[in-house]
Amino acid sequence: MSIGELSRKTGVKVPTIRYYEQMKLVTAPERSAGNQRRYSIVELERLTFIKHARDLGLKIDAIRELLDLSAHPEQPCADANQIAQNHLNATRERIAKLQKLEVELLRITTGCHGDSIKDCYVIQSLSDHALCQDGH
Amino acid sequence: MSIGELSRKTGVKVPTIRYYEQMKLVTAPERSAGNQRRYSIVELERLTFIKHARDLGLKIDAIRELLDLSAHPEQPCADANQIAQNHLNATRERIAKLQKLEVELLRITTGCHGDSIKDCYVIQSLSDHALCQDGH
DNA sequence: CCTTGAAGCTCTAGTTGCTAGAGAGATTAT
DNA sequence: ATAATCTCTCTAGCAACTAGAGCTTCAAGG
Repeated sequence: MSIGELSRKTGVKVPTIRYYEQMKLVTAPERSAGNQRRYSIVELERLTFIKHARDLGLKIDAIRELLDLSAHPEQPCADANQIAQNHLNATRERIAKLQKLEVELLRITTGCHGDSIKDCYVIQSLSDHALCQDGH
Repeated sequence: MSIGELSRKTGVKVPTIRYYEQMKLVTAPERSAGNQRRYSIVELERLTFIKHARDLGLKIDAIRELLDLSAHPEQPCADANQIAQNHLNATRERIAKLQKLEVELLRITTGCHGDSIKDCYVIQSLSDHALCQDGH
């Protein structure tokens, strides 16, 4: 399978696959006589794993850890669980932060009834932190 | 005021202030006899504005637009409102995405009851997209 | 007045996860 | 055989900083 086909099947762009190879997330595959990459089903599965993990927002480092873990199937899976759990916690924090932000942006955008910039609540809110409800 | 004092008062790190100067978010200030930056209250206010906007997650480009707008106080404030509104919409989308992610991570982490990697639900979930509830 | 230690200066390079482009070579279909 | 489409390597760029080297300046105490 060529890199383009692998790309089509996984949804990972061609340059990104080559980048992952550089980053040693995927191992360098066989080459054709003319030096082009040729992939097998093994690499397809590995890249699918990576793609899915990236879609879930996991960092490259975390994915590398998971890949290392999955290479040792007899080890306890607590570590893998921990990585996923950490990511869940981080995700929840991000959500909480963004929701605070949402409230503040809503307040700013609905508060503006001035006609020109000198009365603009958006500008004022950004200039004067004291207008914020919530110390962020 | 030295760059360090400005940094302390705004919460923006010293190298970041210099970076903003390079990016022309703040104008290059006066210098002391020995070539050190000396800031006035004007720059303090402007940097406070920038800090606040950055904390709210606005991109540098958006902030530059807002700064340009605030430099023309007689113009209508609809543009500033639009920038804030766009950011609010983007924020809401991010929240929605993260919440989907949260659901999936929760499913993954609570689903794992195997003892070793070969039964690990985390690894399996990431390998097999078909286990996902929701096409992401 | 002089020293000393903190703070400031410029410049370069690194971070993360890619993406874009140049210019050359390989493969495939007709 | 030839044209069209991949693919190759390499370099550089993005955002928004951060870190470090090696040097100069400032402010305060003795």
